[in-house]
Parts: sequence; structure tokens; C-alpha cells
Amino acid sequence: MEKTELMDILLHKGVADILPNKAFLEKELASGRKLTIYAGFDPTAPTLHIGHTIQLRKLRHFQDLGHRIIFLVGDFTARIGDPTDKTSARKQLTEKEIKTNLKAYKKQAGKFIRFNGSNAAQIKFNNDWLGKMKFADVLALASNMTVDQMLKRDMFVRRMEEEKPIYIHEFMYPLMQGYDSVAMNVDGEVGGNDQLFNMLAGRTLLKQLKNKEKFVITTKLLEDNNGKKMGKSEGNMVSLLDSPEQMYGKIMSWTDGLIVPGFELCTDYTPDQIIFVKNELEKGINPRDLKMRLAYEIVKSCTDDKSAQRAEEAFIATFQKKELHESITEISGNGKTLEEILIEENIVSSKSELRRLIEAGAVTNFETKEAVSIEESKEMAKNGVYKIGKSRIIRIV
RNA sequence: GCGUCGGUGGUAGAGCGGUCAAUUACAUCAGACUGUAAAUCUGACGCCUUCGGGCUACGAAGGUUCAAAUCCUUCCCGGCGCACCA
Repeated sequence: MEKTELMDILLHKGVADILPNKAFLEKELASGRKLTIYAGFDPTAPTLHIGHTIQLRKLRHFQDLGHRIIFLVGDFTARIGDPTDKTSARKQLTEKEIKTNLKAYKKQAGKFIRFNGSNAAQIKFNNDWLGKMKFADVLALASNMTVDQMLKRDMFVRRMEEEKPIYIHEFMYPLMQGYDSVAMNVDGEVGGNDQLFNMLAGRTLLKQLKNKEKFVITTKLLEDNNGKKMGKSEGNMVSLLDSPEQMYGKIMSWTDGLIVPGFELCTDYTPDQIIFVKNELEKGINPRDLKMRLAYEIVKSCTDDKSAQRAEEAFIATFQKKELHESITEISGNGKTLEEILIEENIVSSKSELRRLIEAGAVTNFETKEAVSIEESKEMAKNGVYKIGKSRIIRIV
């Protein structure tokens, strides 16, 4: 890819905002200096997910332009818990968990950025500097920001209004994250739009302590124009550990509004190609076909060509042609009733639930297409394939 | 410690003596339809049931009452305010 084109993609694709401004970044890029850019990742989960790949792609663009990139593992900050995400508030991670997670991370991230060869990405841990700080150091650091600056943060404003508590350590979080920038003496940072505040704290600190202007690129979040995120319940949050079939299926269940953002944020489609996708949609083409294209591209980028193809075939077979594919669960009947089997195997959670499903006509014999009645469910289960709802299929042998 | 407000189902958040297994929204599941596991519409959404009903649940334990998520007492947990000086 040509350098100017790459530059254009770097500056625009998936970008929500550039601080202090775009011109500043352009100047930096044009200076010929080798810049150092990083993105931070919390090692709280055993796997990266599709959202992380947005940042990774952005880092890759810098890497391709010959700049130094750092994959920062927030092992120290993960211990405290980012108040941005209140559910993970006091989760503590052991050394061991972090190590295990890290291994997986490197492998997963390696699909998007290069960890070897020339200009390889570096991995750093913020525990290396944050863990060593003394209380006096922390105070010195804290003296660089005012309470007022902190209180401007949306989340804190909201909490004040709701009379919800704000703990002191929550003020420390942006400071810690901001200090990462200082410790690594970076030129820029990439992060999701929701991390803007924390990233700006780093900007402030870097200016105060090293008189350096750090640029910040925030990427758009993967959501449709109503702010509807993919998988509000994280049900369709694509994890990089998912099987290709799972990934493909999850993406197919994204709402249509995510098609264009999906292409922009999670694929290597060029701006022209994305415009093409938009036009197709406006022309009224079946969005399903574009979504399949999207699913294919994403699966491919997270795994490989072959896996993506297999995932697509499996999807078509299962959900479009409604055929069976091999990976259905086999359960031995052993003279039990269908009801007993379904409950023992945790396919339904209770007799009441099963009853409702049967009443709704959701339990069918796959071959005869006949609905199973309540009486039948209490008789000895006949061998065969049963379908419970649209996604649960079992074979009794 | 004092004052005050609160602790409700997966989440948010109503209810404040009977009509409450508990409004509503979101999430979830199912049905119809289709263009897909999208959208939309419809329904379900504690457990058990011989489908009559039964049982367990609104922080915990007691109590008042024919009747309590709702009132009282104690306890546990949380928010906010107060605490010195003014």
C-alpha cells in the first residue's frame, strides 16, 4: 500500500477524534522522526475481543509506517479496576492469571501487529513502574492535576448528580494510566473513545513533567448510530478465542446498523470499499449478503482464510438450508424420557421452562418436523434428532 | 458516632397493608414472518403440578395483623449529610 494512502487511512479510518488536533499529528508524521505510540490493554479477561482489534489495527498502521509501537499490558491498573467499567470495580488478578492471559494475548494480537522481525512491537507492563512508586511519588504525581479537572469527567459529574459515591482511588486511575505515557515517554496513544479522559490525563502529565505534547487518537466504538452496541449483553461480543463458526454466527446476529461500522473498524477495507458498501445498502441490497461478507472478513482476519470459509459453509448449511452439520451434541437415551435428558444435560433449565417451550411449539423432531407434545416428553425418548428452539439441536442415540 | 435515605427478580428501577410471583424498560427465550441467529409483530420470562392448585421469594431475624415487599423492633450492608473552626 502506498504511503500516502496508508497515512490517509491512519488519520481517518475508524477515528473518532485526534487531539490536540489533526494538524499536529500530521506535522509529527511529516517530521520524519520515529514516533513511539502505544495502546493499553487490561489483562482482566482471558481473551481479547473484537473491540481490541480496533486499536490493534490502528497500531499496525503506525508500525507499517515505521514507527515504534508498544502493546502495554495494564497489569497494575487491572488490579485496581477501572471505574469506567463499574462492574469490574474490585476485581483482583493474581500474577498467575495475568501470565496466562498474556500468553493468549500475544498470540491473538499477533494476528494484527507484528511481534517479530524488524521494528517489532514491544510489550510492556505498567506494573514495572507503577508498582515501584512510593507514596511520595504518588503525591508528587497527584499534584499535577486538580480536583476540578477530575470532576469535569462525565462519569463523575453523573455520579455527583446521582449522589453516588466517588472514591479517592478512582481519581488515581486516570493519573496512573496517564503516568504510563510519562514512563514510556511516548509521542502518542491510541484508545477507544471511552478512554478519552484517561488518555488526556496522560497528555496533561506529559506536558507538565516533560514538556512534551502527546497526541491522542480515539477510535470509534463499535456501535450503530443509535448507540446500540453489538451485544448489549455481550452475548454477541466476539472473542478472539471463539471458534470460527461461533464468530461467524455472532457477527451474523449483529444488528444491521453495525454493518458499516463493522467494515470500518474491524476489516482492512479501504475507504472506497466502505463507501461502496454504504451505497449498496442504500440501493436496498439484501443486508444479509453484506453481513456475510463482513463476517467472513472478520473471521479471516482473526484466524485464516480456510477457517473463515468453513465457518461460512457451516452457517449456510445450518441456518439457511437448515441442514444439520456434524457438530451436534449426541446424548445417549438410556431409556430416559426426553424431559429427563434435556434437564440433565442443561439444555433447558427446568421442567417449567420445557413446558413453556413445548407449548410454544419450539420442541420438534428434526426428521418428521413434528412438534413434541407434553405427553411425549414424558415418555421414553425415541432415538433421533430433536430441535429445541432455533439454536439447540441434539441427537439421542 | 449522630442525622437521614435506601437494600426488590439477569440488570436498571416501580410498588409502600389485601386485586403482588410483584408495573415498566433493557437483556434473555420462543412463535410468526422474512432477507439471517437482522428488523418488525406476538407471546413467555421463580420452582413444582394429577393443570384444580401447591411451594419458595422483595437484605436477616423476630413481631403486629384475618392478611406484610409494604407497618413495628433489632441486626447486617450501602449512599448522602454532619462532626474542628465559623
